Amino acid sequence: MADAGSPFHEAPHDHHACVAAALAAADLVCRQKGARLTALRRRVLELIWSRHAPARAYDILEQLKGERGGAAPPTVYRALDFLIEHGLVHRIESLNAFVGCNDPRYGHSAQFLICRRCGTIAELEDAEVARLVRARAAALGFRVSHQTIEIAGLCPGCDAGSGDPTHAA
Amino acid sequence: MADAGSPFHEAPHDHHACVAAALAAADLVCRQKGARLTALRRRVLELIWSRHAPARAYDILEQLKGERGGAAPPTVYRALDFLIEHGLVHRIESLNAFVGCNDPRYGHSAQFLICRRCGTIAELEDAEVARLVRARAAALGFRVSHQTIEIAGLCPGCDAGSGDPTHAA
DNA sequence: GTCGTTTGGTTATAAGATAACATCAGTGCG
DNA sequence: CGCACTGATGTTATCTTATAACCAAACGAC
Repeated sequence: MADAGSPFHEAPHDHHACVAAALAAADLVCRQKGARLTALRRRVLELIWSRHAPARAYDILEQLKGERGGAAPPTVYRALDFLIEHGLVHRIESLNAFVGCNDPRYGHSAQFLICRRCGTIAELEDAEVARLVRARAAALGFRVSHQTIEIAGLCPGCDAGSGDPTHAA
Repeated sequence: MADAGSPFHEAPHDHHACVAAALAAADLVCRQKGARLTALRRRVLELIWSRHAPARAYDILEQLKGERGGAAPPTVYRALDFLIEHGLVHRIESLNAFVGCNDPRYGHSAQFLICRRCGTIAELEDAEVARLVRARAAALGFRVSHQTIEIAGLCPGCDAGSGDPTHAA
């Protein structure tokens, strides 16, 4: 149950299904593109998907070191470069961290909602936000190539628990 | 300030006036808040305003080292912390760099247009963009505390010079 | 003046990322 | 098979960005 109504995955859910779906989508995308999703790259993607929160490169590295010899920073960053290049992973600039893409099948302009309390991140693909930004830029003669939109705040669960009576149970 | 019609400052303009205005505004804001804009902090702000492009911490540090003894990373980062805390400077997450705030007199949600060719950055304060983002987040039960919106692309000048007369994608 | 607070100096190190070169695995082909 | 070619990974070193911890100087209040 991946909570189809909300991009948040706070409550306990069948996370194994999330990971499996992400890996299957990655297999498909890479096969279609002729890109080689090697064991290493696949494992890095799986580690990134281990939680619905951004993963840091050196945390991934620690995991890899425990699993295989000779993992060093370039090992991780090269895998990340590949995954980002093929749209399987997004870089979160405000956290120097990485999160799996919800829908890697086609390019999109995403927005991220990042809970500053529990770290949960939700990916939106709000076309209206993307379009408004592009329109405002175009009105100034600016040609957009990439949008970085990262919104910090409190996710529904953490906001409800933060003592605000209007949100309390 | 120069070029009131566009947030871009590509063409030659009276940049000394930009810097003077920014420093005067900073003096005013700090006086009103009772914050101490020391010589060091003022100088760091001035260095950040030296161009309409983001300044990196270690570049500022190099400048300071040449001007005064005993400048070290904490010297710069503490000044930056102060300037950011008082809304005089914005951090650009996607560049690990810092840019002067166009209007430090009150808090706002800004958006940045960053030219990937010449490095020029323009700060927008588009209330509609900010409001739409907040609305979309609120619809999901997310309480926004900070928006990071950094748009990469080509500024009007660099786009015009990029050899594509039709501006087609 | 002197007390307490803020600011800045100093040293060391943590965290994030890349450069450069070596080696290994797969593939095509004679 | 043996070789060359290519892409992927291993390896070492280094670079960039940022912070921790502690000390000394400057400032403002009284």
